Amino acid sequence: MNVTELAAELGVSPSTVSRVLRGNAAKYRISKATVERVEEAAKRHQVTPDPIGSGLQSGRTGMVGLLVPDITNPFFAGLARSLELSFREEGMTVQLGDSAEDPVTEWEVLRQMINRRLDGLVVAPVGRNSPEFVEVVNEAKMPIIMVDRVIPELGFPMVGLDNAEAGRMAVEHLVEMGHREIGFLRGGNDSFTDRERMRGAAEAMGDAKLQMKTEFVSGSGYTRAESFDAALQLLSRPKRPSAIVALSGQGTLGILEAVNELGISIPADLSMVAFDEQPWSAFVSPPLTTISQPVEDLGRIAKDLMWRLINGQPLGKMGEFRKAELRPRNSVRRVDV
Amino acid sequence: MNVTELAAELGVSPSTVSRVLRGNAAKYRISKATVERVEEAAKRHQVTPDPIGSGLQSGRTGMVGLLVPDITNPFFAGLARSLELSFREEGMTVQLGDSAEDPVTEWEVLRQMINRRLDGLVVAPVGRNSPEFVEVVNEAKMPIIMVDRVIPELGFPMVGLDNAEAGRMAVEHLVEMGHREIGFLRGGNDSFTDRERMRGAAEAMGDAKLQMKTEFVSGSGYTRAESFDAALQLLSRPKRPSAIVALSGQGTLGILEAVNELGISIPADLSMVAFDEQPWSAFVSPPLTTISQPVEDLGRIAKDLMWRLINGQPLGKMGEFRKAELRPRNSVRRVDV
DNA sequence: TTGAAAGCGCTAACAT
DNA sequence: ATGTTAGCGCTTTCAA
Repeated sequence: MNVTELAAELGVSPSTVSRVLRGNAAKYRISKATVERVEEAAKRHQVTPDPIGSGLQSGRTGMVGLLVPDITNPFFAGLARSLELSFREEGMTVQLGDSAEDPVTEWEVLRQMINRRLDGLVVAPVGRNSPEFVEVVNEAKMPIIMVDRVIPELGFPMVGLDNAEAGRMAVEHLVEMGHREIGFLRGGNDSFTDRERMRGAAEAMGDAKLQMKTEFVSGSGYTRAESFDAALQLLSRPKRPSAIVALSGQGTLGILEAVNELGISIPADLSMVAFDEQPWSAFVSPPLTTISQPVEDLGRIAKDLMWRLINGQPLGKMGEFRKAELRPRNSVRRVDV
Repeated sequence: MNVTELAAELGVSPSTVSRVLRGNAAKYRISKATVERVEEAAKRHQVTPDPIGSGLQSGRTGMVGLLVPDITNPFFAGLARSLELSFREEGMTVQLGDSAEDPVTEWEVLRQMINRRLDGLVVAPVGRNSPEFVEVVNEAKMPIIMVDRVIPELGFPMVGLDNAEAGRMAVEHLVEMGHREIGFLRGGNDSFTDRERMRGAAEAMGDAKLQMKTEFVSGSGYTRAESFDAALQLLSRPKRPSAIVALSGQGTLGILEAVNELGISIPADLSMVAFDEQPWSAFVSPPLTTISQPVEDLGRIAKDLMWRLINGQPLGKMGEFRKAELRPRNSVRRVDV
């Protein structure tokens, strides 16, 4: 049964039913008696306004798109969970898109989402700022916000980590523990996020009067395969750093795999700080010192921003960048200076 | 620009444009010239039929719902990725719902999905067959299939693992390695999936003339906290099994955590077979012997089933259960018999 | 081979 | 306080 049929049964107009069911009864001064009758009947017949019809009329679909580069990465899965819950509390629904770290897929998924007339798009891009990406997002008539792998040049509202600070944190911890030869396994090195982490790291190196050696920096992509190759390359040089920072979640896995392959022992031969706390971080050998992101907060903040955008409310700031947290465990060995 | 506007620009009727864009040109014998004109203009203006308008007319939304108990679990994330990709290839879109292992949330999400008039629902339930759950899914007018935590009594088409076989596999491996005192950490023990794994395990125990001791069986929920408590309880008894099977992904984490806490060493003090291969399985200490699920296949199969259901094609079988695969690594120690 | 017309279900502007 | 009307964008008879 739909709104029109319910109206017929009650002998009122569909508009009246719509107004009651939409919670606009007060605004239209619908009589208490009518409101009650409608509500009772709606509940009895389980009638809610059809979102399709409603969407056609109102231009609102009640859905937002969430595009992530890799739902298989626990960080993005956590983000998805937090967003889905937050939007559900507002009666909205989340469409999932996974670009598998592939820019071309990313454009396609974005196009599809734009065609669907979603109310807004929360996008964690692959991170590369290509002309095609710009073209696609500029086509969108709906609000867009960027999370995690933000691309600031595009001018969209952003939610993410204070990545420079996080990179700095990792290095400062290693320096405190006596390390002077520090290597870095980057994620996608054309992403702003990765560059910021490196920038913060470089600053901290400078502050400690340490130099960042190019032969100790490797990695150019966010995938597992790329990370593994880069780690292998970096760690199989004759001269290795005494510590390494994995700047991405897959990078962490890549290092662990390479270390396995090369027979390097952590932390005896190599210390390590790993980006992204994960459920298993404490159980690898040895328990990993990690940089943890407040992923639930990020989801909630993203939802708040999007909510405002959709409802035409002022945004205040154009972005919010939260602090990371260092979780010291046993993958960093104290070293004599 | 929409279909109507495009039609106006070309001086043809919206019907004609619709027929061409829907691929029904041949069926309606639209002239080649017209087809070309329409296609060219549609491409130039990037016009595709609005799914909302189209949905209202056709009753198809082009969206399926995916409900998982925990998107944060790599198995379900993998399933989501596989499904999203498979459906996208058909031009369909996936709505994500996460029940966080909570039955009440599950009903709510299902209700919301049903109201949205999605074309179909792929549901990985929490696993408990409650009257409320039955009521909710029976309300649904759209096709439903169950994946992973299937509930066979409900009669929906199913996709999952051959869980009994998988349970048997785990035990047989341990028996081969000389273990006779085998413990089990169950997931939600009211789920069919968990019961099947236990059934297969029990059969294999019987075949080996071993008895399954109730004090070596623990666990009654799929969450991390429940798993940890159960593992702690099982492993802190004065007399421990020589090997344990973790029947769920969170169970694996629970055991690792408990083992950490209790200072038990794997595999010296305790051997372990873990359900669900995960990206990090090879990197914990020691590398874990796992039971791996063909998660991509499961996604593809689920999509195929759903596709048939949506298009009214015959199903053949009502369910498909794939074989698991044992990945032997170092968490099982050979023991003298 | 194409067009006109009706209607999917809803809501907002405009009555009253 | 409520009803009438029109129209969101599309597809599908029915008609030509």
